[in-house]
Amino acid sequence: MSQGWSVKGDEEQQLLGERIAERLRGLIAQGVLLPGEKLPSEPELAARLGVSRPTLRSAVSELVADLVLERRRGVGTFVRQAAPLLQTGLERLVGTGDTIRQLGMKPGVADLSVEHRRPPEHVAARLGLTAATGAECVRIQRVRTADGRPVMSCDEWIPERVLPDPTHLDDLGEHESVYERLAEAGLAVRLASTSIVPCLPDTDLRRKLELPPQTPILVLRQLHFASNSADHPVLYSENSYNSERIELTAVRRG
Amino acid sequence: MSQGWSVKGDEEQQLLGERIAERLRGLIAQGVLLPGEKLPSEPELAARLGVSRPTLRSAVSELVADLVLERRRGVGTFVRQAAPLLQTGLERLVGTGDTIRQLGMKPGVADLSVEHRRPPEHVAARLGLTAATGAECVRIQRVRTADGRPVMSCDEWIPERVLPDPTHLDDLGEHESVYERLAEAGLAVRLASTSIVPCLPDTDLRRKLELPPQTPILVLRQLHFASNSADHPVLYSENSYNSERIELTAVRRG
DNA sequence: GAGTGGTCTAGACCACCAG
DNA sequence: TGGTGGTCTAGACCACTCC
Repeated sequence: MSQGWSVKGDEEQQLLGERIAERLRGLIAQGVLLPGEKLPSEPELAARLGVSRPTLRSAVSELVADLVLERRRGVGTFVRQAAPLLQTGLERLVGTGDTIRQLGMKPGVADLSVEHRRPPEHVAARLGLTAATGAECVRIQRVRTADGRPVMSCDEWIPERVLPDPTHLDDLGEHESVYERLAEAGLAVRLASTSIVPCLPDTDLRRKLELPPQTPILVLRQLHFASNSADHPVLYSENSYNSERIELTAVRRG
Repeated sequence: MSQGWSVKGDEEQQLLGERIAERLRGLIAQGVLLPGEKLPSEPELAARLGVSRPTLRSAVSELVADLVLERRRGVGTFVRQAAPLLQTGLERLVGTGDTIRQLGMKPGVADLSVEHRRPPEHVAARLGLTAATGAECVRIQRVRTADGRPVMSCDEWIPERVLPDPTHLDDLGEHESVYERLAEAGLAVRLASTSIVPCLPDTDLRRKLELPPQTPILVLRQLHFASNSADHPVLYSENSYNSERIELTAVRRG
């Protein structure tokens, strides 16, 4: 360990604690910090990195949650022996394209369609839409591929009333992220309430996902909320995963 | 809103922020704070509850994550219109009995069996067991019921070498929690790495869970780590859920 | 401009672990 | 006994929202 760890004053976009966490990840990846090695004490490390102890602790907590570091009370903080590879974590909300990229594959899209229509009742109910408030939605359907092979089928509904203008998504490109387009409209998605159900696909879906017969899949039903959208959800999606090609994982804490 | 909100000095077990969160939940449940109502500002609320602002913020953040409260920068913090009922959240690791109790049902157990044997290869691999280090495990199988009806089938493996003595779990009672027994042995489970896969049950499992034919289920494969067990997992479990009776949910953050 | 949540700091006190 | 992580406090400054 040497000097020059300071990280403040770089990009002012991210939270300071997250930038510190990235810096520590980098030190481990580069071999500056070796597996099993003990880190300096928290006050000392905070001073070296030029941040306060609470900020350093938030960074360390993130790495502990990701199984990269390990804390032992009264002893110290250590680099874990086998730092695990990150998987498709359910606890983090990321765009599908980024998810596929994280797995080291190249994302693509097939069968994109954008239309305007009223959603079926179970979708309208979740979105809180009634005929009085206007139930018209933008519906986006597409199949996502990884390295050219289909991995999931997406069915997304966005109420027109949350958009700055109803045509905001009509020109969505094949490689564009709905999340990014919503963010441009001031509707950055921050939270999704998700329910996970197993399902036997119908023949149409089986063809789209190239599934053999009698293969159950996972369906994620997600209700998305933006940071400034009060109680109104901005997006409902049903994503059907080919679970032979993408594994869903979660880290649970007690 | 009135005085008498102070909560400090009660049980010193939980984190202060969590006790504050519980108190706020209570105020909402009792109707002291109504849906849509604006809370006092953070500095004022912190003063009323007798805690610092960072502590109050940790409590509020927990309720925001649970969709109970909602923050609007520059405006205030509000009680959400439809405070959702809590479901089986994937992000939190809780014992099965507690999960069923949270859903308002009465937990029970059927077909309990405890045996000692070597695990199949895929289990041994996940637990990091080799013949050299000793692969012998305690295996616990049982069907969990809610209000008398089967909701999940559990298959749990604990390496004998992590237990204080190999017979530590042999007398597990029908209504006992494996987590609690491990905690008694100084192996409190803090973290589980989980993978979620859909599955078509075989006839035996279908009978146990009272499932109709052609009904896919969810299987959670979980590798559990204790707080002080360094890199060694202490428990591997495969839980098969009757997803018509228990819904798996998760809150994802961006 | 007044009030709000968002962030970060500095420092205190404690419980735990090792020598 | 000394060093470590675990927790909580007090207060600062900022960006945002609304009047």
